[in-house]
Amino acid sequence: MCCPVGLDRGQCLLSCTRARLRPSHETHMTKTLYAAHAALIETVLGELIAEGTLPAGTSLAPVTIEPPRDPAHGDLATNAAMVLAKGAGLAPRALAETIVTRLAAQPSITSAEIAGPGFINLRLSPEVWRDELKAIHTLGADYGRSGLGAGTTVNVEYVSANPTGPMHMGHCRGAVVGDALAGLLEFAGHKVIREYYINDAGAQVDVLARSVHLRYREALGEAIGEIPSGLYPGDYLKPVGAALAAEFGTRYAAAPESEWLGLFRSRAVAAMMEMIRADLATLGIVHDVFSSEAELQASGKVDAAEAWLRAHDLVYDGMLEAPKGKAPPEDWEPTVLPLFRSTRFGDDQDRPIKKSNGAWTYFGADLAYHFEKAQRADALVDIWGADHAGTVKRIKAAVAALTSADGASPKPFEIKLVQMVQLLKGGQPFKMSKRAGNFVTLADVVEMVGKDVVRFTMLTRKPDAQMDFDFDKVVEASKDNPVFYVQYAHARISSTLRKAAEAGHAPAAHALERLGAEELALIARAAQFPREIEMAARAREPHRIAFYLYDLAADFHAYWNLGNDRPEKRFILEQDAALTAARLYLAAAIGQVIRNGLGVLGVTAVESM
RNA sequence: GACCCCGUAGCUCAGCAGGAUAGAGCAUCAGAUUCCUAAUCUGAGGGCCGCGCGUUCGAAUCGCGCCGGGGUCACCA
Repeated sequence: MCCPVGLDRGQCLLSCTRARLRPSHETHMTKTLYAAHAALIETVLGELIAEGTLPAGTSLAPVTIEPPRDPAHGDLATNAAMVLAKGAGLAPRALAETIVTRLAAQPSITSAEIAGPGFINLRLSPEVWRDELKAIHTLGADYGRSGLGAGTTVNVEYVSANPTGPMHMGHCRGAVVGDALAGLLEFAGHKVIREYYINDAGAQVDVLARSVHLRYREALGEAIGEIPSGLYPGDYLKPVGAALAAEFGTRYAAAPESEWLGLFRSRAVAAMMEMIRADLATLGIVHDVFSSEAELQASGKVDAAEAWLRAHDLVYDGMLEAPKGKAPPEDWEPTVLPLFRSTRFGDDQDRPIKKSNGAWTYFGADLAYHFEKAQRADALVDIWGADHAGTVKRIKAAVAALTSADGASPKPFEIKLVQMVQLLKGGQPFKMSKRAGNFVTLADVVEMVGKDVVRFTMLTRKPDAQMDFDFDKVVEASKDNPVFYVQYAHARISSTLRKAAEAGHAPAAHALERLGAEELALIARAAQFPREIEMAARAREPHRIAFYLYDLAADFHAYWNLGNDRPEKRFILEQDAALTAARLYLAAAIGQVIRNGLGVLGVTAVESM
């Protein structure tokens, strides 16, 4: 076992062993530039369908509008002619001609050209960029906010670490990814429930209770010696034992386990959850809902789920085959258990929902839990550690079956797996001691490097790629840390605005026509933000926002440094108040976008460094 | 043996629902600081996008099959 505090679904991730056209949505307040032009193209294509140039019923789904990689290709490009040509029985470039003629008539479009195999490249009027710049100011903290989610509720379950000890670094990535995803979905127009599932019903918490009992006896003055293997040795259980000793005296010291197990379990779990909440709070993570597995079972909902599954022939009483591929455990013997037909859904074995002692398996309780959760949301997202990948198929199958009762379509349910984080120190694997209690706690790391560094660093890799987290690098290296790079851009902007204010300059929009090509290019990058939000939200991938912010910061730094060689490109120009005001207006907008993006990720936008 | 993830520049990684000449950071080399924060910037070199076949106007991206690395395969959680 790699995880010193027991396996949990959340993530024991330490490696110890070894802009679409269709779905472009408007914000509540204003159309984003991309959405507006997507709508334009849609209108044109609609006309062509009405006129019969394109066949009736032509799907516009494959049509995209996006910023071209190469700036020489203009401001926006669409593949419309290429993807629709076949259906129309036209050559792509011929169809493109028709589309281009109509687009070119639009006031916001200064040129529409056909390029390559049939791309349509659009150049936008500077007025469009200036309007977008104003929109950033008008919308402020809401710039980038999207109506994509249309107010539907998404339940994001993350962390869900076993309540048997403090949070450690193995939990960190899933915690950050889940929390950032929650923030992202909220910003994209969803109602979000941040949920934590407490595994307080299994054998692990009984072990916890026994460990606490030992600490309780210790607190009463008994010499307990070495903590027996199989119990949790961490010092963090001492105060829990001491509190019980203070409350109950010697009452349970020599009592049989049956008299104290339940009590000690609930006290211990409560104490652990308090600790975990505090640990999460250091990362800025606050869940809305904590669901208890024990309460779920007590409520009878698990039984109800079993009954429903039995009625639909998805659960039956059967025997498992002996484990294949390796020697069967010595105590293995065939037993009849209630099995879920997960083989129907690609699993290689049907899975028990109850143990031979009559208790629910983790899976049995879990499927009922997800069913219950599905009643409270329009869509579910779980963030799991990759070590639980093997259980994805069965739980998805079970939830799909349960939620499509009465002929309803199954509740959307995604499981995002986050890969392991390898802890390093100076490039060498950082070994966590198996003598638990010595593991690297989340709180320690946050204290060492700060919440912002931890959060941003965890988002600098896509979640399904493994990741190294080198303490030395992350602690010392301000330079290699993308988070500082982004924050520095924001700090520079703040500083410039402060400095300008001292000199009597304020951002103003009255001379925006004096902004040049470099400035408009910077606006163009900022203008991608709403689109990035929608794409990231749709893909459930908050890390894209981190990468976008890095790019935006890079553009800003590059622009800034133009002023080194060319003083006339600086923001503050003593001899030109009007241009200074316009440049400051631009700078303030870039700062706003960085702030909004960092806000989504839960990272602080600092005013100075 | 089965399933999941990864394989892109010397290293660490992006690459958006298939798009145009594949990008960034680090490292290397050459430069920029009487100046709004140099924690920054400019430029150069560096690539059979693991391999093969297929899908199509077009594949790093989708499908299939290999190869290599990691993970998982309990009545655990």
